[in-house]
Amino acid sequence: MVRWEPGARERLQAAALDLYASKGFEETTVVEIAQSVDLTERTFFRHFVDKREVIFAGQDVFQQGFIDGVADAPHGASPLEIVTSAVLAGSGFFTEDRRTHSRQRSAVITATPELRERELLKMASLAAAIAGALRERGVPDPAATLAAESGTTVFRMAFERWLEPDSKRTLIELEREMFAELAALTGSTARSDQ
Amino acid sequence: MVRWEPGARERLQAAALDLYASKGFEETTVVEIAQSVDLTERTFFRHFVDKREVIFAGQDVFQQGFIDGVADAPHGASPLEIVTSAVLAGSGFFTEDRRTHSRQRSAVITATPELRERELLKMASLAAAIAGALRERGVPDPAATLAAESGTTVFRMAFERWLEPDSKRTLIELEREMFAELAALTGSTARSDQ
Amino acid sequence: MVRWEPGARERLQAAALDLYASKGFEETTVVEIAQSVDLTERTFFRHFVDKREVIFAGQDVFQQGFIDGVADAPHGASPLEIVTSAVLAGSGFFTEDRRTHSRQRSAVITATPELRERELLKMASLAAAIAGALRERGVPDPAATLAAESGTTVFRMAFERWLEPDSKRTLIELEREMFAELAALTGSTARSDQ
Amino acid sequence: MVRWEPGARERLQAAALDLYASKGFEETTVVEIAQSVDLTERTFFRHFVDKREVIFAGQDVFQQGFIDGVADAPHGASPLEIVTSAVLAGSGFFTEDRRTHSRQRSAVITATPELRERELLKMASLAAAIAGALRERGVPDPAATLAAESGTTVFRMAFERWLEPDSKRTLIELEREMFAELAALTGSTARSDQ
DNA sequence: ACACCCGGGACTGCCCGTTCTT
DNA sequence: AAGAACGGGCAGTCCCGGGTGT
Repeated sequence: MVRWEPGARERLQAAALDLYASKGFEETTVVEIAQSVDLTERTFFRHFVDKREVIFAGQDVFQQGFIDGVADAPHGASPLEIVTSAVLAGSGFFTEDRRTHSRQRSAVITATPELRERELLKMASLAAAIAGALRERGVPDPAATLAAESGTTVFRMAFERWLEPDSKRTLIELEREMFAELAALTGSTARSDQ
Repeated sequence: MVRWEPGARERLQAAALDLYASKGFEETTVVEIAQSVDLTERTFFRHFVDKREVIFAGQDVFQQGFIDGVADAPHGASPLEIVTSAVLAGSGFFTEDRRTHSRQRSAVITATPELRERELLKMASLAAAIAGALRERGVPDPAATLAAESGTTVFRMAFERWLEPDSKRTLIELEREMFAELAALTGSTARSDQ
Repeated sequence: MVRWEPGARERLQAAALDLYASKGFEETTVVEIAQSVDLTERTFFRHFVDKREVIFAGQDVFQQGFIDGVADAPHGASPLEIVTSAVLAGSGFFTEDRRTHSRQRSAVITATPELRERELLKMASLAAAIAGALRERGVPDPAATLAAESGTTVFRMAFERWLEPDSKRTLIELEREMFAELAALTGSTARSDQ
Repeated sequence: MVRWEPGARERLQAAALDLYASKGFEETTVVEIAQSVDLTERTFFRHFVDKREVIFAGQDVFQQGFIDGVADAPHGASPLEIVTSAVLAGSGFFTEDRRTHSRQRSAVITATPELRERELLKMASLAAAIAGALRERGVPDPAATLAAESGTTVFRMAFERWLEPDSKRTLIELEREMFAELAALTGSTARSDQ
């Protein structure tokens, strides 16, 4: 008794990712995506503000995990410690069974400048949100923003390694290593200043 | 005996910035920009690949300054020291007389998500180029990328402060302070680890 | 025990007029109008056939006054006299307390070509209805249409003057003057033909 | 050696009129019009601002004839005499060989409320232009607008009769008669006032 | 290096139909 | 009866690209 198949949004997302992966983002038209799941272009744009967002919709979930992680960090922790625990907490979202899907998504994004731009914007707004949460905890501003930016940088780099073909370690392990690298980076600077 | 006024490119850039600033980026059409300097839309696109690039064209100059700065850094310096000297070297481009123009440009970018995206992409490719130059100097990769990312983050934050209405200090001074903040950030972490 | 706020129609009309006046007709979307009174776009279109009609709905009342005025005119009157009495009779609708509201409405219409078109159509159909009523009274056709058109023209011009900022006279007074001007116009022609 | 057939604009106009006449205005899509002459929707909108204008494009020519007619009227003529000579002068445009085409055009307009609206707007702006030209000649304002409106009303009514299936007389003859009817209308009023 | 003409895809807004809910 | 939710269709605008002629 249904007039339309349910789950229009999800079907559009899956179809878009497949088409972007097989034909390329620019070579895929929105009409094609919609037609491939028996919907119209108009419906696509009612669900996604633009052709790019179909790839990023639903990210709010895990971004919120990062924000919550800031609030949940133990008292007395330094800014970078707070961010570290926030990143580790938020990364629980990326379990082993998501790795394949993340790889496909990431491959499409990497291959498409337009999608790279959008991803960078998402990351920037995530960093801004984390910095805001840090300020709420009393961390003053150059440090708050700097810590948040460093945290998202570490996340991005660890995430990239997590997706590498023969990567076996978990995302959280990779993040710990990357935070250690970050500490070494500035630590050595301090020493060489003497 | 010239058929057209010379400097089409520069006139288009100036007109675009003015219109973006006065009416907003989205409310400005390419046709308007072109007509305001007696050219056609087609000519606009011959000079700039898209409506956003008109704001970023000519940045290669100062980005190259950063890259060159990496090569010119003294032997034996740590990765972050190399990046620091590269950033300071490249920032010589932003002299006092550019501050007003940079402020207008930055205001337009900040107000427009589409331009923010493009700027983030430019920054990301700058970071990638710096990381590449570091690798050329023998710095291995997690460190190279991390140092490059940290350097561009510091640059962005210092640049932002340089543009603040009542800012009096030079960009280079602000960058030194920001690098010190970065050192403090990880330094305190190191201490709290003990 | 009401499930919805009553008067959806009236709330939509008031909201639409306000938004058209403040932001402009084209800059206002139907979704905005509906949301501003906590309704959906679909509900708007259930009440009004299109985005313009919200401004003209409810005009049937006073238009009927004109038609009735034709039937009520004294026997033996000339076509133009019938129309004159019809216009004067129908204009009783526009009492002093409606002037402010009419001014706002008129300002919006004047500023918007799309609404001007619709208003002209309403006027044309009013003229056609008056001409029809005249024919019912036995006035033959070139005269009937001509008289009806002249009558609505006089009405429009008098109405316009009635809305002028410093206008003090009543609509009916202005209409009498305008009919006199019309008589003078053709009267002088008749004389100059001799 | 031509890439496209020339006369895109004219082909679009002819195709639109044909389709509007055969299938109806609302049932015809712009895509159909464009495809029927091997062009794209985009090209249609480059030539005509909207789906209606394709029917009215090119009217400026004869509207200018009316305006010029006002300026060319003899000195010392009354406002209505000026308008009369302007209407007669401008109507020279509608020669016998245009009658068939005008009939088809008019049938389409009459059958379509949307086109009726647009036509009324064109007429209103013509009247406003004539009134403006009258004011330039020193005719004061209630009279100028009233005369202009009367003139366009006469034109419309005469034009309608000119298009009737078995109409034999010229447009100018019909206009003279209609002006006489107009004079009779107010003349009789004057008489009945005594 | 510019003008002009056309194509094509992204995206928005208006407006309509149907189904389910209150 | 009135409204919400979901989808469709078409008009219209803008960005961007190709081709040709001067």
